[in-house]
Amino acid sequence: MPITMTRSTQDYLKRIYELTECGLPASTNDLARELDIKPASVTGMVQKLAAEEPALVEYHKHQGVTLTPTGKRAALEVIRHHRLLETWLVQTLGYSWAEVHEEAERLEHVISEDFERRIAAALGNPTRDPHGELIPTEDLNMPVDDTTPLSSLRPNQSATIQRVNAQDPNLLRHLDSLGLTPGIQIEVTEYSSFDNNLTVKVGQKANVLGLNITTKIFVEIK
Amino acid sequence: MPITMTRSTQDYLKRIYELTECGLPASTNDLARELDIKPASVTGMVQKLAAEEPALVEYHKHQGVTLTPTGKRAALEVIRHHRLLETWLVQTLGYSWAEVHEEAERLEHVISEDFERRIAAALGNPTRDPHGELIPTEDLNMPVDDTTPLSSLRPNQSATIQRVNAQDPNLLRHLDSLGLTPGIQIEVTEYSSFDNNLTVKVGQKANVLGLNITTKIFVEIK
DNA sequence: CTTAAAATTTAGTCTTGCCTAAATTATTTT
DNA sequence: AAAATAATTTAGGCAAGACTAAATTTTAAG
Repeated sequence: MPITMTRSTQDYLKRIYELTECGLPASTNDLARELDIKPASVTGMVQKLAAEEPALVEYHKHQGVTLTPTGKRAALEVIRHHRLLETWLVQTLGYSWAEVHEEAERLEHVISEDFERRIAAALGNPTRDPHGELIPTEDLNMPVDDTTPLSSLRPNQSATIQRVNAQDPNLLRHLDSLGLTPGIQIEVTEYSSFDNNLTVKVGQKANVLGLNITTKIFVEIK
Repeated sequence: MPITMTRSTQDYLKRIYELTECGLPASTNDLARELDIKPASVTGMVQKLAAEEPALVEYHKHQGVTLTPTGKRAALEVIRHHRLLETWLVQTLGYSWAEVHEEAERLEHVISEDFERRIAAALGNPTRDPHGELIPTEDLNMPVDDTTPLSSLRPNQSATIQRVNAQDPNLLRHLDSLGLTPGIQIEVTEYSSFDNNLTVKVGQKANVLGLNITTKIFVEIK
């Protein structure tokens, strides 16, 4: 039997990929929350994905779900589509990084491999999308990311922003207005151990950032 | 109740638009053939479209189906998407007019109005797609087409190719190789009343074209 | 005008992928 | 370790949109 690769399947695999990046299986509930689908439905779908031939996920009752090599490849394919599309919408149609996610979310499921190759080539085979997220390679490997969460820096450390792991348009617009975008140099000047706030200097301006922000910004320490 | 605008709905409306351009209702069978769906299924779907509030089509048993103003608007929206996408794939990603149809067929259902506006603007609000087909305006009106089918020309008439009404990649590649593309000047030198073949001069070369081709090429007579 | 053929519709099924409610299993608390 | 809570699964349903087979209507041919 051939593998059925519907929009729904692709969404499940993509979310499972993201949730299992930490090395642990994805729980039904977490997956349900990410997909905005009721947990009962997720159980059913996950069982189906596990029953595919070849299986797309490995699933054990009450123990969460992980991707099989086949499932992982399918997930990376979708993620590659998504990130190339985001890059390309920003570069060629003037989208901002805040607007781009939703559009890519729909396009990622319908573009051909030909289309993928064409935009990759037109963009010069980029390795990161507008948020700094790594783009899986054409042969579907995810490059290793050696960045550090901003939240782990301490006063007197300088770094370059590499990646901002967020899609919420409001947050992204906020970060834009603070100048906190990939490529930018920053320096940590203060740290509060009570609330884990960091004071971060961007150019001339200093901003006090909470954990909610500093755990989503990933940097390369200089 | 809000109108449900699924991929399937959009495909039905688009095909009905095309089939009713001649002024006659679209028959169940013709629609089934165009959509590659069994006639029995088409009947069911058409009944549903007619039952929508507001109705998308007008349907009378055994008498075919036509679009309501609402349905027509929805159809033109999809057609505008399709033709803008084709134009844009050709202009910015180097697709040939033969390759472009299939890709646009999938993308047309998922792009946002924002995306539509952006590519329209980037292309300079084109009025025709790569095949010369007219693009519905932003306010969803179809410009009137005053072209003539090549099949109706006779010897000694000269014309400019405006539009080629075909999607079959093989046919399009063939026409490409003969130089029969929009914008090109031609002259009819011979006509056979037996098989309706026309001999058409393109540049230096003369080609004998059958009805199958000459009814799909539309020209402006000089 | 009657019959044969073609087109269309009806009736009943299936698959996908979601939902709710209820049951079950795990995890925490006390 | 029992009870309470949280997470998960099972069971049963539903809507969309397709299909097949059978019935019906229309059209075309003799």
